[in-house]
Amino acid sequence: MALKIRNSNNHKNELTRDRLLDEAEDLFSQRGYHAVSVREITKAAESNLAAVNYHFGNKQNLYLEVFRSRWLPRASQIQQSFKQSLKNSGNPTPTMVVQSFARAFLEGPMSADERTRHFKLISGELVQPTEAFELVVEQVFRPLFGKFLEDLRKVMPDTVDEKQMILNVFSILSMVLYFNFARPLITTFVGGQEHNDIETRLVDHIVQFSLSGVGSVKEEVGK
Amino acid sequence: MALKIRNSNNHKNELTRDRLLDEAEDLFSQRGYHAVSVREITKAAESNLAAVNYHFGNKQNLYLEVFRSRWLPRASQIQQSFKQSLKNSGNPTPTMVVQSFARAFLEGPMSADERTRHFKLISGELVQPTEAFELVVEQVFRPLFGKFLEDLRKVMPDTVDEKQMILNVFSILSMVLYFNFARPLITTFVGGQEHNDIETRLVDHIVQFSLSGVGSVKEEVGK
DNA sequence: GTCTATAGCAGGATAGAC
DNA sequence: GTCTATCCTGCTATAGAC
Repeated sequence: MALKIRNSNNHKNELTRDRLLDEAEDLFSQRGYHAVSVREITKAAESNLAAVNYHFGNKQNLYLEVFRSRWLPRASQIQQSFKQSLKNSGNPTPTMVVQSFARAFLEGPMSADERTRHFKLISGELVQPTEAFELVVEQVFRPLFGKFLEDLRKVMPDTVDEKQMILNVFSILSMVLYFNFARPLITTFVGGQEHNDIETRLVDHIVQFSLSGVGSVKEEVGK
Repeated sequence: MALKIRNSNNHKNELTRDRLLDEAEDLFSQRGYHAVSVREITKAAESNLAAVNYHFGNKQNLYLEVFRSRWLPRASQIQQSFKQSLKNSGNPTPTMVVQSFARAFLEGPMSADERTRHFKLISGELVQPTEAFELVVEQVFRPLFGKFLEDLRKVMPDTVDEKQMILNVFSILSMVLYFNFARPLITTFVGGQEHNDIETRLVDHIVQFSLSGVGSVKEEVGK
């Protein structure tokens, strides 16, 4: 899957080190750390087997460098996108806060492939944390989570207490991550067809669901 | 983590094949398929290196058998729990449907360790699908998802259209999976302390959030 | 900075004795 | 059904020529 368009042409002009990082990210995101060999990475990068050790010392370090030099910057982009979108929206409402957040994750400047790589990498860390997890939590999740919580609290009534707010944020985050992360599952249900506008649809849904749940309920009516 | 209590004593009375499955499940769930070696599994099961090949043919098959003979039955338990809980609740309301669903996943008869193993295994498949994924989707997710969708539709107004309902179900499922699956992340935020009653708290939250979102909003008020 | 060659080892798998 | 011994492949990592 994901046609390799970027091969020969781009490779010529890119430094070995960068090509290694690109291919490593691609392969690690697709199949995880342990299922990918250094041989495979160097071959994909059209470089020598020894290149990984020369440029990064060892495999583990290459993996970490993928997070440091590729993943973190993209996470910053998402964060920036969230802040900007919120700033541009003027007087913020709950809708705007949630919408900005969801958009930053599901839409934004990244290409679909890039986003897929991005979220597959972090999904791997969520399931099987390595050293990179710590890095990512401290530098990305904690500040982002904090800001979102703060922004949301500002526009919510004071009747909503702190713990409830935290769980609310987790719930929204769960959807945002999940709709990126569980694509295989979603695809098997919704099917591959559907409108390409799916991202917008998802954002709308997340906003709506976050603000009012499944919709107007007819409680106590039964059957 | 997860003290090994079940070692020597239980091992004596259990068949090699079962011990292999137990230990395989434990190790695969903790670190994933590729990071675990057959040597490690047989050692943990206090059996011989050749035992895996004798009983299961190869490593991949052992992994699949873990899903077939350990994971699927537990998934059935969850499914049963959902159905029972719903039946017992008499005239169903949206609250009851969502609550039954969330409870089946987050509470229920499994031990905490068992549930952790269960969800770490499926998380791995969601991120890096193997042959087991197909099995699990067809035999568990599709029917469960279908039933939940159906039950929920019965108690929702007809104004909610089909696609919206599907997204609603995904959103609820996302929370339910996420609160099991992203424990490392949640733990780093909420901290390890807190009440042991956390499961009940989470179920309450999911129900509340699913039905009415973040809570009564003060829209258009700003700041 | 890139290459070849190879060390050195861990992995899955099997043959064959018991 | 369990064991030992062993094969063989594939891996990471490094030494050293260019």
